[in-house]
Amino acid sequence: MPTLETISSIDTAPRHPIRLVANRTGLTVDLIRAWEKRYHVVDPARSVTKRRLYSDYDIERLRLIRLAKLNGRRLVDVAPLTLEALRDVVSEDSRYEASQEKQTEVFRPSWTNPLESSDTRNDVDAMLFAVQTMDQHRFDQLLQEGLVKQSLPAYLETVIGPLLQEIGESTRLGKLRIAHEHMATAHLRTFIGALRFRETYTGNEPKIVITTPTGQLHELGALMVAALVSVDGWLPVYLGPNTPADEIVACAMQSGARTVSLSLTYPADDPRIPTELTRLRSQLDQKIPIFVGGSAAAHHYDLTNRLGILSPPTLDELRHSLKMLRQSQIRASA
Amino acid sequence: MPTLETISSIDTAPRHPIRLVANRTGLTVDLIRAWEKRYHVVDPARSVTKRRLYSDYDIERLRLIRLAKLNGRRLVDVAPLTLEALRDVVSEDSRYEASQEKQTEVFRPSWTNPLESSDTRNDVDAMLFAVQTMDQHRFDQLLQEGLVKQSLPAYLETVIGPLLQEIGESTRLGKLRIAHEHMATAHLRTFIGALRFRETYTGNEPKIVITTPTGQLHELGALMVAALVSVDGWLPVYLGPNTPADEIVACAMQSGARTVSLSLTYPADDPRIPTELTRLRSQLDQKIPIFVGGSAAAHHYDLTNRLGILSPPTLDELRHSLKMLRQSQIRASA
DNA sequence: ATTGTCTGGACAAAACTAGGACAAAATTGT
DNA sequence: ACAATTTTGTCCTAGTTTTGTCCAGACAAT
Repeated sequence: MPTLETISSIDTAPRHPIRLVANRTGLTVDLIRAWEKRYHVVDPARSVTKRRLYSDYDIERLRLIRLAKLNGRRLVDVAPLTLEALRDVVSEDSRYEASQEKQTEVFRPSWTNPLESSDTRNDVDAMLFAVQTMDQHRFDQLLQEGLVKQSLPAYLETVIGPLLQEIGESTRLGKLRIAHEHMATAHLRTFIGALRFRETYTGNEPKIVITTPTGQLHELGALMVAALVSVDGWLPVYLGPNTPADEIVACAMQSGARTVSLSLTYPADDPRIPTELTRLRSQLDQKIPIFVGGSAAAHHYDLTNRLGILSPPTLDELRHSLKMLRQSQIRASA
Repeated sequence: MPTLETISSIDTAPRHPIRLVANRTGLTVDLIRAWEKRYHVVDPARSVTKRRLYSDYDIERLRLIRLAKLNGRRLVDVAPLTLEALRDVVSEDSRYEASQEKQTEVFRPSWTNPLESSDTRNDVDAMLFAVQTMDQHRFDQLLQEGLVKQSLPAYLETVIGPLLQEIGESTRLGKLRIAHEHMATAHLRTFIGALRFRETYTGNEPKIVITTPTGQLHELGALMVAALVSVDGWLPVYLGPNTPADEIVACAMQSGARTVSLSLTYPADDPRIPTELTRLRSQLDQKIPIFVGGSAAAHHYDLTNRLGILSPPTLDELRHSLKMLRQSQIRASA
């Protein structure tokens, strides 16, 4: 599966002619030269006959600069930045505006389990390949097949989680386009959503409100939690992403939920998160525990700790905590 | 490289050009300048050549002021407020708006369409009631039951479409809480998404790229179209909401799609819509027709007309146009 | 021999600025 | 309820900066 090899550093060996660079970046040949002339955006090596020879590094730079410009940056501002700084700028810009969700959410980055069997590793690779080739049917097929091989919780943890992470990473590194990521996200939304229909309800399951707070637009982490806990006999009251604290409170009250779970992914440093969490904890009945998870949860550990909001580090620990909660409440009511 | 670095708390370092601010806030460039001129809403620093340079702080201010305006505040009143005061105002407003639940009055509204059979009218009412009471199980049940009564296209047009409209309307009027709307939206996303699995594919269906442009975050309209056209033998390449024009083009090219369909709903007057549509039409092969639909499509009729983008007023007309397109291409290739 | 790339410069389109005009929408006064 | 007033979004002009494209003549590649 050479298509999505995991290259960490980008090759600086000069070898690409300008035409190829133009094709890959979507810029014109003239423009690339003009940028070089005016702002030294890149400084390509030369062949013996003075032809420009660009490296992969240069291409990545140009691609990022183009994206930065589309986001409203001025060439003057971004031209002198390093590759890393450019990445930061581009990713910051393209998300904050609630626009292109380039980075697919990752519920728990630490999920990339070193112990994961090469079996599931291959599954993920095959899925990535299907996404890259826009082979939707194959992607669906792989998702379905993967599910029958193991339990739902294991599947979510070993396949879907890593898949989300790799898609996000690959998109950020330019190995996948935003369009690929969108297609994958949409399919996964449908797929994970449909998992809930596999369970049957008796009507007296304890309820759990699941959502993401204001500003957090990525719902797949939350949806995974919904699918997961329904296996353990909870009835998820799933609200999708981006729910204000007041609404979460109202929903929990109206539905009589026993607990609330939030997923935090991106942006990790959104200034609204502390406000919303504080408000939520203060307005919600103290008897109702709040859980947070997701790749950005660690970023707010101090706050959640202070507020008494639980932050289980893995999905498995979340399941365990919920089991405890359920049992204690069954015992209490008996 | 201190020029553009990312800082977690809200930063007052001036670094963003006005275009980026417009992108992030959803305001137009003109408007940002007008606000500054009249009320000193923000006071951006300047570059050596007098270009405005905004800080993160400024952006947050503008974002909040826009929200305050959406809640009915007057610019004159909110312009002088501090960031904290603005936050309070905005969250207070949205809370108040959401707490208009005094009207327990169940939907028996003026919008009863004379052309609608009372049968489907009752279905929609029942669904709204299920949403209002947060009875998810009942809601699912009604959705499923309604589907067996009629064909999928008819169901989408007479039940799901009106339902979406009324949920939006009721939320705006305070008859439903945001939480209710979120729950309903999440369920409908799952439900409509699952409809596509009802179809089987042979692999040689013509493809249609379906999505919403940048800034349009509501995907249900697009998803309905995806479900609809798959009935007629198209293979939807569904990208979810909020896809930049460039990515739509790339996706259409890679997948070899015959046409593209966009859904426009909210906000209807987002200044990014004209930009994105123009860009899309100019970059996409002229042989590939573009369709737009959704409640905000009418708002851009002049533009779409000028660009040669098709804007069928109903789902049925869209189906018809697609049928024509398919036949003409089958004939052409025969 | 044709096509592509090079350099340097010219040119034009696009974007931004400042100031002001205008009309639609909202608010106020009667 | 109606008219007067204020508020607000959009648009216009004219001058500046920034950015994209084009040209010409020389050389290189296939």
